[in-house]
Amino acid sequence: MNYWLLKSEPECYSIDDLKRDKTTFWDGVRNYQARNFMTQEMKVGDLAFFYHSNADPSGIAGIAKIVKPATPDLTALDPNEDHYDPKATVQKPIWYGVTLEYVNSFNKIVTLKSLHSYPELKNMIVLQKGSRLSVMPVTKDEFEFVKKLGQQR
DNA sequence: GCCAACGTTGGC
DNA sequence: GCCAACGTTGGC
Repeated sequence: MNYWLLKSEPECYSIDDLKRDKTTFWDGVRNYQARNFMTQEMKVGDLAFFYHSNADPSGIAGIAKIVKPATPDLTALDPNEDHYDPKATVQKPIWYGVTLEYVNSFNKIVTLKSLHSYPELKNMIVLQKGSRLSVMPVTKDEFEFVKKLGQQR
């Protein structure tokens, strides 16, 4: 079982949107490294932090579960979509996404600032300078540590 | 809105 | 294959 962190701008799609929808197709990833994590390493049943980026405050908002492996992201084929990629075709979709299911929302957002305050988390990829990946692995220890923070009242 | 960091593109 | 130019991300 692997653990992940998925970024989303809450103005675009927030943990509350996922809670409402129950499940969602994680479309719009247009970075090869992020895609490769989804297509090569994500497994059904893996858990992921749902991270709000460009938010006030930015931080981890809750947990989702991978319920379907990566399938072609057809939004790349649609010129009307924000993440349209003219190089993508039905035969070679290039971009893929997994399907997520809502698990829970943290009692309080675990902010980026607070994550930086724990030496236990200093190796988290999301905390590294210049880290822009939208899909990244999290270790089991990091996952359990942050999960506890998120469940505190 | 600024801007540092990073990924991608394309001319050569 | 190099690398400058450009576009995007995302914290602040």
